[in-house]
Amino acid sequence: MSETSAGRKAPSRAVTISRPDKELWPDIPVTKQAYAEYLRSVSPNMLPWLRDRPLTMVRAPDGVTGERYFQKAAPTYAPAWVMTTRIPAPSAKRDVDYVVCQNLPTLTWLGNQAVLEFHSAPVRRDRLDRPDLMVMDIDPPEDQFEMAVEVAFLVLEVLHDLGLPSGIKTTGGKGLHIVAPIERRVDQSALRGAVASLTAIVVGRRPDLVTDAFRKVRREGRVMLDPSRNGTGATIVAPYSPRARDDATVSFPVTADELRSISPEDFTLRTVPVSLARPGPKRWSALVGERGRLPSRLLRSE
DNA sequence: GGGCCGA
DNA sequence: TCGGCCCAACGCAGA
DNA sequence: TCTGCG
Ligand SMILES: [Mn+2]
Ligand SMILES: [Mn+2]
Repeated sequence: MSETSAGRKAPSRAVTISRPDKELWPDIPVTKQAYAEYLRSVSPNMLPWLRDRPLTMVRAPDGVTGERYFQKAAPTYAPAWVMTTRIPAPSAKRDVDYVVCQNLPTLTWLGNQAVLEFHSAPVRRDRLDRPDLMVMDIDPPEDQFEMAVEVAFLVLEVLHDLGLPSGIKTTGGKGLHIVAPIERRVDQSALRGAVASLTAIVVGRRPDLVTDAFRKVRREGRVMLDPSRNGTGATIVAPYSPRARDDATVSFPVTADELRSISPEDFTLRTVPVSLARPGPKRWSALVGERGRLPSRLLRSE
């Protein structure tokens, strides 16, 4: 029996997978047991992007063909060793105790809870009003991944000019995320302003291809650069998170060089562990330790 | 998925 | 003891 | 305040 240095009993973090043969992604198929193994295999790469961040979950206890729902509050029956952090939710007039996934036992426990999607906040729990990630969310019109790729190159060019390090990942859907870790120097409204300026620069270069139009009708077949994934209340699907879709796609880090030769469907619960095991790109392992500083030029402009 | 409640 | 019921989100911008 | 959107 393990003990803390204070001599009290440490709680056991053993997780039993209930109904291990139940199929969560029947088309592949992926059982609950196989899902737990997936999570374990990606955990060294995935956990750093979940750690200290309030987590929003998409659960589907009967698998992707069954009912699915968002869940923000930790279940009341969660074990004591699952970390939570309390955040007021003004619109719901209550406080929400978010799960904060700090370690593999928690990740496995969430997998057993049929959490099929992990959406983490671009802020860490000790400074909720100071985002540490800037997110460029690239949303192409229906089934137009190639357009998202073209916009990604434009965004990367602007980020490069600003001296900001960043990583690219598929979302598991048709879009892309470009994430730039930043020093926690500015509050969320200043960050939103910076994202708006950055978006305006990209739209200015290719107004035929990119828009920041919020209403779908106004997008007129263009790619939307969606600034709303920034700030305290925002969430972004985590790298290595699966999607609750029939084809079991995964949000997967890719390099700029790979962009023109890949398809989001290439990266699934089946292929990603194999990909990671092979020598190759670091898949955001190195990005964890990098941080850029938003240039004042971007913060001043409207 | 799992707590809860009534039969 | 067991089957069924019930619950499980929110922030934000624009109109 | 309500709706669209993610
Ligand atoms: Mn998106
Ligand atoms: Mn059920």
